[in-house]
Amino acid sequence: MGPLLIMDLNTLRHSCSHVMAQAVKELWPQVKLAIGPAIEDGFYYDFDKKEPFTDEDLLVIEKKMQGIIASDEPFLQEDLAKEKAIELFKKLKEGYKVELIQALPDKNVSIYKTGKAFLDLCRGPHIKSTGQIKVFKLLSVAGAYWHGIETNPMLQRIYGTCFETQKELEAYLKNLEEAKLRDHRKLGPALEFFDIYHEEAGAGLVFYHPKGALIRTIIEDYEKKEHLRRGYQIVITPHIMQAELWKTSGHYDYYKENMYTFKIEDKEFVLKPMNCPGHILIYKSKTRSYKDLPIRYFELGTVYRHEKAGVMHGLLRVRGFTQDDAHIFCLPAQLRDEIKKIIDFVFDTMKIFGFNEVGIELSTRPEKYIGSEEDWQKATTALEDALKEKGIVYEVNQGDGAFYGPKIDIKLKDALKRTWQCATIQCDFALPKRFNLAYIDAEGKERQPIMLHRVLLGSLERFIGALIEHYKGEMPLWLAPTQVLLIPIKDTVTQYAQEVKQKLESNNIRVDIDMRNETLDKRIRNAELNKTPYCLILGEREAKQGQVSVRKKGSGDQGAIALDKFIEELTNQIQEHR
RNA sequence: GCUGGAGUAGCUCAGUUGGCAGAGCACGUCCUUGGUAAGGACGGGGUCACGAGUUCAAUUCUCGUCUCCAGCUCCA
Repeated sequence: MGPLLIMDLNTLRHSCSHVMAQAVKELWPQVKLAIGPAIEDGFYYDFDKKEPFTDEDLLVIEKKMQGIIASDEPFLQEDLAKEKAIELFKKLKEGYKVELIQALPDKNVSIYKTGKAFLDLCRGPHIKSTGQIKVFKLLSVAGAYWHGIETNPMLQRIYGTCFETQKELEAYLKNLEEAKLRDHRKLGPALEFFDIYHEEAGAGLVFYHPKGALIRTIIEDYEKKEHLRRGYQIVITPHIMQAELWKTSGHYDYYKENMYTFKIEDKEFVLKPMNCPGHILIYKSKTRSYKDLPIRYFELGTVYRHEKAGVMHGLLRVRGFTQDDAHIFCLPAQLRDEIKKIIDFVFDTMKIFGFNEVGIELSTRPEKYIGSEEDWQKATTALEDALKEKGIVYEVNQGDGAFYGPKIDIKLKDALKRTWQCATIQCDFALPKRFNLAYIDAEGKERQPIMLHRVLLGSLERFIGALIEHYKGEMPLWLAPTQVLLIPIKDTVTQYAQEVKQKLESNNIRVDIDMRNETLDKRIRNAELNKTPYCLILGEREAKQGQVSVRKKGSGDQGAIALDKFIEELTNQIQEHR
């Protein structure tokens, strides 16, 4: 047998997961099998075993797998009548498999056999024989619920991956290493952007240090300016509001487990988990005419949500975060256009921050929801139509919408092609109804506006996390907290360094000065590690001629130029970035 | 919340088979005044995550709590 002409990587990985399961069964016959599919970067198999698998176990399993591969056992497929299959797996005491077969609609089920005794329920396809597996590696063990349902028993999942060549495997492992180097949880604190790990303050709460706060401020300023330019109005609403309001909005009934509530003098208050009710109160503060619509309220709204312990993750999942949140109140006739405008706004914003690739998903009605089916249908159609009219390709996530409406999620892709959920656009007929929102139409009749909820960056925390990983902590010039670091060579030039600093500052360039009693080399190394875009080396030569010696991060010494010239060039470069 | 792993100086980590805790970097002082990625000397710094228990003695053993990590579930 020659090699496969077209090797389907998924098939290969799926087969590899079978081999792993076979190895596990041979080593621990009492282990029960659940499922073992191929996934994006490899495969896994879920096992029911009392004692946890250890890292040493993984090595033992790998060795066993190598044996199975070496003996080149064929994958044999066979169709069995459903009843017979159930009987067979009952006899094998594979309860999970029995459950799976019982759930299958067909009369016959497909079984694969490898080796002497390894049988698995499987649709296939598989490679011809185990010898076709060349390179594989078991990566980790983790718990996973049977069928992914929280109340089901927890199984042990072994993750592994498999490639056609050693080279590809190494590239994959290298990519994992690369991702580790970009980890914002490491880089953020190391670069003094933020920290998040104060046990005494509580989990999931972010402390922005000066540099991180500066980055965030730059982003916020950009957003405020851009929203005003695009016809939004900035509003600011309270952080605590009484429970009454959240009962009206439905959050109290549908979102309670995530809300921070407290009682003062018999009144119950809620720390806001969302900004919508606040914006709604502003809308309701007076009678609105159809001529006023659309009304677009924007708020950098800080919200608190009690996420379950164990789901927090760096800046990506926290308990207190700030959304670049807007609510648009519009006429039915304006809906599609408003959605399209938001989509454009999202794309423009992503581009500004250096993300050029996105993935788009439409999420439909979940099990827990408010509002009528008819409104859900209308809202979903509006979102779909806007996407279609813009010629955007999207995936559908059934049942993944918010409780008050369907949504479009726009996920950005970073330098390593990983996706980040940031922007979302939600169409909502339910809250306007609950709050009795109204406008007066051309005939003088009261009508109900439609409400759009949307965020562009999502949460500033998550977005900053994405930025750090995308740029590996090396912020683009316009976002870099320190754009230029001055390094006076010795203290005879500190006077000149001060002058340069002032001149740069008066040109709105963010500048720091490193006057520490350290060698030039040491201070340069430091600047490189801090990922400062530019260093200006200032010695007596430069002072004499009004020049600066430019060092660019990553590309080294650029030679000396006149200070004014440097300012001009840098200013241009900062402008270009945005 | 669930399964498994972990918590020693600001950071990266060593160490104590139960007997007053260590390195490098960082920080401070002094020397050095340097031309593009680590100059030198000396020094300060720890309730060994927190709380109970066992013990003559706990950072080390046991239990509980908190936090973090890999996932599951959930999500901006």
